[in-house]
Amino acid sequence: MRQGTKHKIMDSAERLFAERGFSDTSLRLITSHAEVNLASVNYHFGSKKELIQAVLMRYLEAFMPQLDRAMQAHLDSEQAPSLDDIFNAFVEPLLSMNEQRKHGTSLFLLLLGRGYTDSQGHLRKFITHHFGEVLDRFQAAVRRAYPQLTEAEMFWRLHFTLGTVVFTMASSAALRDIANADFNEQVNVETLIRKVIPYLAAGVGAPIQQQ
Amino acid sequence: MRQGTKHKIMDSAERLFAERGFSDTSLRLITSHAEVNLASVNYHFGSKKELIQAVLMRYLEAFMPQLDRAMQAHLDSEQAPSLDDIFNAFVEPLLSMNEQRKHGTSLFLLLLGRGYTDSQGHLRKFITHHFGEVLDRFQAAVRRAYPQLTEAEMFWRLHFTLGTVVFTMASSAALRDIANADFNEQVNVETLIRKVIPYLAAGVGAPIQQQ
DNA sequence: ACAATTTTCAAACAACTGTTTAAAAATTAC
DNA sequence: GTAATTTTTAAACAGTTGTTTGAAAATTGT
Repeated sequence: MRQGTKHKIMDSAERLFAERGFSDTSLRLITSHAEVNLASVNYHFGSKKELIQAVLMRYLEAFMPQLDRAMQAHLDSEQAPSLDDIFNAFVEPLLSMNEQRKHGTSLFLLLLGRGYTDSQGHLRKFITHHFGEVLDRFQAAVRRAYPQLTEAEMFWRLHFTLGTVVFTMASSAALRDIANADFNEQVNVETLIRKVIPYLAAGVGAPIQQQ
Repeated sequence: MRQGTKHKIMDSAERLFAERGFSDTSLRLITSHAEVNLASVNYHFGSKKELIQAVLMRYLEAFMPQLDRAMQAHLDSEQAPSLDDIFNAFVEPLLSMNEQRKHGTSLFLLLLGRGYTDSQGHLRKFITHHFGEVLDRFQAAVRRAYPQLTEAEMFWRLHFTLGTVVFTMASSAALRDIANADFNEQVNVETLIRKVIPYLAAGVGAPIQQQ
């Protein structure tokens, strides 16, 4: 076999999950795209749910260590980082997803978005359980850049940020078409990521309101 | 009957759609919650798709005119509005959804989020088709507050904004539980909306990058 | 080469989906 | 009060879903 059945399933699944969401993607659709037998999903992964986790895990295991190294660097540096620095540290790990798989960056962010909106809160627990220390380090880096921000306020602003990224990517294909048609602007994933970073940094860095 | 079948269906449907998404909410689930016969959905609405549109439309028809008036005021005012002014203009129309229905604000934003992520781009067309002029006026108000922002850049930043709001609301129940547990912070929809506005205004108002 | 193991395959499973039907019931109009 | 209309109901429809089965095929170890 040119490529293992297991990998063929995951490759087809991730593309279809990203396009149509988890519950709108049937195993029959996945297996026909992958040109494998229907039963092989249950044989190799056990269930559809475990296939979804496997697809997400493959990306997270590649992404998280890279992000962690970047956050460590910002924690260890002499000078406190700016929020722009911190969010820019996401760019390289995200773009590196394109190396291991074509359109990897989009697919990864798309899947993240799907995971957060399709199943209510499951993904959050999944990620914090497996990569809690990485997220802690990210949070610590943000605290170093903006110490006046209270813990609670940071919690909310970082979730706003997650929402911005996840939603933008979930609808990025459609939005890019519109941008192309209306402004004759060719936008690829990288330029989109670079567009969103100043927005995020400014949002997280917004002055603190008293209420 | 105390309440018409049509309304009972819509009330149950909107709650379930918001909780579980459109395709994970079956007509049998809706009709059993509403305590009406299964076939009444097709009798009153024609199809599931038309039920979804009806549920969304009920909110949009109440929300959009209010938003439009607020935007008109910002366009007609002597002084150019700030971005904070503009985004604060959303607060009252959003909160007024709570008057016409319990948890109306959350449900409305939840449904908006579902509509954008579940079906790819359908909702966008639906809204721009029915409420295009309102969105145009919103865009004009933003332009008045930040004239240096190019048309294309504004397009992206407003979609970042939509993403922030929509995603935050989609996971707001879970997040509010966490905030309550971790920071002993009681967050209702109104305080959450007031928290997100400085973030959005700062994001949209971020300095322009040259690339 | 043969035996043991792993993987593939077509078929069937039971449960669920949105929708349609035609008769019963309730409501409205006169 | 009775006829016409609207609404509700239970049942069935045809199609899809994830999963399981047991035999066939392919691969591996010796």
